[in-house]
Amino acid sequence: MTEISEATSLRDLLCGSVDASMIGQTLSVCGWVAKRREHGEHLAFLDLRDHSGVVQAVVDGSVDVRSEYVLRVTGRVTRRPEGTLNDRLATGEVELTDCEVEILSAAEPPPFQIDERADVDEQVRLKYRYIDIRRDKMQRNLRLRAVVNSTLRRAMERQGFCEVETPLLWAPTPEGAREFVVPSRLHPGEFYVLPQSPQIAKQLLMVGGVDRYFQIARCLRDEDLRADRQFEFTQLDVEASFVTQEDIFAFVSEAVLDAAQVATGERPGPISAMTWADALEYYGTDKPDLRFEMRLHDLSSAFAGTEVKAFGAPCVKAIRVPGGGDFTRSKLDALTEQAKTLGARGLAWFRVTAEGLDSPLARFLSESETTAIKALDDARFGDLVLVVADEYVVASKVLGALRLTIGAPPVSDGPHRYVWITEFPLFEGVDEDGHLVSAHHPFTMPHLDDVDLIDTDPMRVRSQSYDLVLNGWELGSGSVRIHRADIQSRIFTALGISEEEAALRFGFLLGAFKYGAPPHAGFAFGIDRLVAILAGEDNIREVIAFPKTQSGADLMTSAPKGITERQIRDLRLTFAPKG
RNA sequence: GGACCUGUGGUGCAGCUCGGAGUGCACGCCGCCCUGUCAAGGCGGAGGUCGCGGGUUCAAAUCCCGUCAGGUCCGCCA
Repeated sequence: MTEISEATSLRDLLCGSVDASMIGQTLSVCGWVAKRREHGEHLAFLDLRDHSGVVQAVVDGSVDVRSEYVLRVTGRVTRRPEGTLNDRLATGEVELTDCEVEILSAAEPPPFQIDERADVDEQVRLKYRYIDIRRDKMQRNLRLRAVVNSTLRRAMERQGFCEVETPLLWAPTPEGAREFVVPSRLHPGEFYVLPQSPQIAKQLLMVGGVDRYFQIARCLRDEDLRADRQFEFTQLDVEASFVTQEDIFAFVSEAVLDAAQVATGERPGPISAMTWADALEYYGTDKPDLRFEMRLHDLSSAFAGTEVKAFGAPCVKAIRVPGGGDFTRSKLDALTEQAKTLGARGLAWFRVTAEGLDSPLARFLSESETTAIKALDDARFGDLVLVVADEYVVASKVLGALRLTIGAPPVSDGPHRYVWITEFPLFEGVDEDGHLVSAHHPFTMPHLDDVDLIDTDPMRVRSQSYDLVLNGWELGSGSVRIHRADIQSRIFTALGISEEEAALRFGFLLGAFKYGAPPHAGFAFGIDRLVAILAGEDNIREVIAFPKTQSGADLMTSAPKGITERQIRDLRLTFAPKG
């Protein structure tokens, strides 16, 4: 029984709370008409719904109400007659009788049926989101999200973290994601931007001595949308001083595991860690889905001196598909097509049969090569082996993608497998000017063993940055930050950022660091994604009250749309012609 | 910027390959009947610019081109 009173001036309790202990009492409930069943002029049943559930009201005589009318029903709680109990309904043992029905609000028929069983097009659901939210699933998802939020907040507070709000109107920092721009009325021609994350703000809070900061923070990025990406999303943003990576893992694990526990009723075990290099080696991705095996295997040495032209590449990798021997030719063709789309030159397949290897390439293989494929990952008859020969990264990523195509359960299925990915490379490549590009952001601390490689072999420099991955989704990332001016300036040099440019872009941060910056590190993860997976959804729109479509439109409000002449004048905006 | 999928009464679908009258199914809606239903049941009815524009054709929901909207993905997301 909840401690919170459900009673209001109009009702005594929620529809779903009516139970046999109240038999004999006269009570008022309020809600929407979920269903009306009339039996002539002498008897009618009304199912009254609120977010807690449904209760049946019995009306003697006909009643002039329709679906989705909002009612206040006052009636006596009665045990249902023998043989009419409904065990599919939480309140199915009882009903309200001798009902007085008060119409609080009439309603037109809704544009779609509010029924879990009805599969409604998302376009229609989004246009009438307020009706969609009446559905059980949306109620469950939004309430799950609320309880995850409060659990995260409690976990952080319990660990001594202080919640600080940071500005939504921030200064442009031309780095990383495209920013949403806000024109200034008082400073025409100048702009604020909406923060892609509170990254710099939270580092300044560390300089300010906050010591342990967190925020359930809205982040905004003007980049194309996806199933797991909206313009605006919510992160649990964390930063702490005088800590190492391990401290951050402990803090964040505690919060995430608490949230998982309230959502699923089970607390997952400690979150294991894997290096970025191992993730790429064994899973072909930096966000491995650990719910299933099908690991990548390196056959490069077995094919070192190969006569087969297709395998003449720096790296030969393979996966075993258990039972994949019955894949049709068109399925294999589709996989080959996918491999090529991803940048591979081709895809070789081998069916493992009692007679040997069944493949167009089988007869070209040497005996040792045949043996290597037949023995791959304890292959058995009926299995399939897929081989990609290419540069190391291409071969790994292509097989990693094929592994998911073939083996991945729906994102929301199965066990929840969390994993920390560590030791990401500090740089991810070079830009068109030949300057190195940060993999995370330019304030990421290099691995201390690798600092001397910055000038000699920068692509091998590991960073003290890390991701948290759940079932193949990147939940979030973080890093130990650079707090020493000498290391920061070496990084800027490597990135081709001059002192003047650094001062222009990050001046206030670098300035702050001159006044005593504690060693600090942090993390941020997407609450939308975490809640989606915990809710069993493969799309974060299902856990967001009012999401946008893939083109960034809000089908309910019709945003984005024009503004008034007055607003345009105040902001002194002019528009370039299209083209 | 690109690839693929979808668009048919209020809702969900079938019809599209192989062109022939807006044809069908389920739900909802409206009316009538019905005193124990619970996705109530029975009878009857209304409801359509086949997303939009153009083309081919004697004839287009159906074939072709373009376009808009929604979705999945690539690019993008330090």
